[in-house]
Amino acid sequence: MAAQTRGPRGKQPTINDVAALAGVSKKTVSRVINRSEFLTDKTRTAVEKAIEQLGFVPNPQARALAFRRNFLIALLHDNPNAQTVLNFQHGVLDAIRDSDLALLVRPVDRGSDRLLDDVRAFLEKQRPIGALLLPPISENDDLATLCEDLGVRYVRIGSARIDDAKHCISSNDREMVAEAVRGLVELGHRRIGFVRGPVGFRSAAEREEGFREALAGAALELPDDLHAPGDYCYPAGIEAGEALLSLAEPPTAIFCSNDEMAAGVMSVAHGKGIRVPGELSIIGFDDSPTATHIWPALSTVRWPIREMGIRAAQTLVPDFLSPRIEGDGDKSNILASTFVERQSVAPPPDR
Amino acid sequence: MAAQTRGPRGKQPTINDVAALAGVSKKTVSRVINRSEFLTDKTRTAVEKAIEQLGFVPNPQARALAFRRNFLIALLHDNPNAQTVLNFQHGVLDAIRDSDLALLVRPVDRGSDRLLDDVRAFLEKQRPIGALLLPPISENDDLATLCEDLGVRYVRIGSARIDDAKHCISSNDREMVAEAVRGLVELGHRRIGFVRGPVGFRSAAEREEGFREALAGAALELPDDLHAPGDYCYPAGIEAGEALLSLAEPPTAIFCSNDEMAAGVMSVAHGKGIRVPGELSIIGFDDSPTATHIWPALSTVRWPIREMGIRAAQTLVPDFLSPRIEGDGDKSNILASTFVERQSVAPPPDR
DNA sequence: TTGTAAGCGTTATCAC
DNA sequence: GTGATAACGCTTACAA
Repeated sequence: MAAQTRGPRGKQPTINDVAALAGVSKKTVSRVINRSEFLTDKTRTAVEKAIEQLGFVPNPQARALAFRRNFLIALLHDNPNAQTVLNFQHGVLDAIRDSDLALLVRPVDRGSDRLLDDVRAFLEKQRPIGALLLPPISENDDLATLCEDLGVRYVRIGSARIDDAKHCISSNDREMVAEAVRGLVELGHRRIGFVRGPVGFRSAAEREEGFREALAGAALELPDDLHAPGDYCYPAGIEAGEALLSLAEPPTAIFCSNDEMAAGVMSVAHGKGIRVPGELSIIGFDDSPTATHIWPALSTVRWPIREMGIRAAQTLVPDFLSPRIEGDGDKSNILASTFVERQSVAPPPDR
Repeated sequence: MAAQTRGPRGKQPTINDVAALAGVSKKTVSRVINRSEFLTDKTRTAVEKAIEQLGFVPNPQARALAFRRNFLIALLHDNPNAQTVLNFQHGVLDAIRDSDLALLVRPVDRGSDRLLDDVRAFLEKQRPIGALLLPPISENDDLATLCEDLGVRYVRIGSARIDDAKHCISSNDREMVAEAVRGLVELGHRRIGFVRGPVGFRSAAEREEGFREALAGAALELPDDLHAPGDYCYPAGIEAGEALLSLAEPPTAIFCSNDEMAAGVMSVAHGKGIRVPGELSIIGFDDSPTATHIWPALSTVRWPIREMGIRAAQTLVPDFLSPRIEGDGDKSNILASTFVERQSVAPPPDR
């Protein structure tokens, strides 16, 4: 692999060494490194040979200084769901493997009134090539504008199109929720509860719209008492479960805006001795590890977050990635969620 | 906050601007930045004032070039458990918040025979101040040696002391497992099953030793049929559960080497109609989100992974972190795990 | 205690 | 097409 073995503390060869060996100027070597078009095949070959021979690797720090840009991608996030963040991270890392890029992780504080200043300071300091914004902060338009202003490329992840295709990878949450809920209706469910995500989250709104769309399509209603608030966390699921399942006429199915809350609802059902899915069907969203770990395994909407990470990186820095399959040629950058059937859904109990 | 507002594309002030304004040489400014001791309070104050006034922030790229070192911490990991990685990440980020450091994430491939070369290339290229090694790759001594050779500081995370205190943050897995299992014994359990972690993982070995220690202390045996292999993943928990709970004389309690496998065992119990904890007690390890999401909530050993992240960062780069509480003064860098009681443990059923 | 000069390893400018 | 030469913004000698 290594063309040249150096001692552990051996000095790295520099562009000067390469230039000397190849008998050209350092600028020419620089041109080769940066794939300039104006080069004789002959000189290029000579330089490449020297590079190979010396095992030369351009120093990223020096390049960063000269370019005024670091060869880094920054991942900005403020996501309550650890699994989501990590899966996305893995996707990005998959994509930039074998490239010269590295991944910088930066959690931010959505609530802070210094958010913009913080991010600005971070970007001005690290000067990454680009930034990846995960929801919910990806929904903040000011952040996108900031990136633009600072000359930092950006791609936002969302549950719906929140920017043009060059700047946004999104999923079709609404559609998939609607489809999942229609499935419930087709099984015969008429009283279907809904546990919402946090106010202010676009994803929560999208999922609710999908839910209401499906009900409306079946001429069903969503009475207020079947609509529970939530915040994407387990305790909210518990509360929602308590509320919904204590009703005089409880729902026969509950759609939860994410898996954690679904786990909460399911715990309440177990506690009350309500059989899942026999007496109560439950659907979640995310397909997090929780979905398979709970019993019975949760039917849920799989959000292709890892694929979104890959696509996000490809969209952000196509020019830095080694040539690879062009994907499915889909430039819309809308990745499809899928419904994952497990064991938490069944027809409603007979009357 | 910002002492000075510049237009979005305004040039950043450089060390020269500061020097000019303060009426000193750039080297003196450099000294102030780097907290040199040999400075008059007067000059220091003057320079600091100029820095403040200009809103000067040293350019990390330039410093990196001159220092031959980037102001980064690299997180090297190859951990199957996403939650662990992310919690650790958060700990590290907590610690380096408000410092000049940033966090680089680098997953590696434990199985690859190019592991060492890959890491070497990465470190030579990014030149981080230091590297944090998460288990299981933290158990690889060659990696530590490599860091040493490259002049990259390192700290390894382990389930047991695997290096000297300056290079290792560890937990007391063995002790805590022993304690948890003794609790089971005290409740009256005599047939206790064990689900092991993957072969080759130090953590798996430690936990097994703790388990055996507790049994031995109570003069109990671990018959072969109560010992199930595993790999820290859910399906292994399922398999182990099937095996253990199909026994002619099944265990009344099962210790699982992590929460995921515990979730698997619990699912099997539910499927077989075995009441938890009435007929079967289950204990896990990690205190991952899964532990609270499943029903009944899992009693488990909480591995203080986030705190370990904080401590790891403090140990790795104490000189870069803003002055803070010295911690508990414990320099042993052994962080205590704790047993978290939830609802999955009870006395064995009466005969 | 402070300043001067010479890098650090690359890219940009602008001639040739 | 290619090559001097000057940045890029900071630090490390070494001198004062």
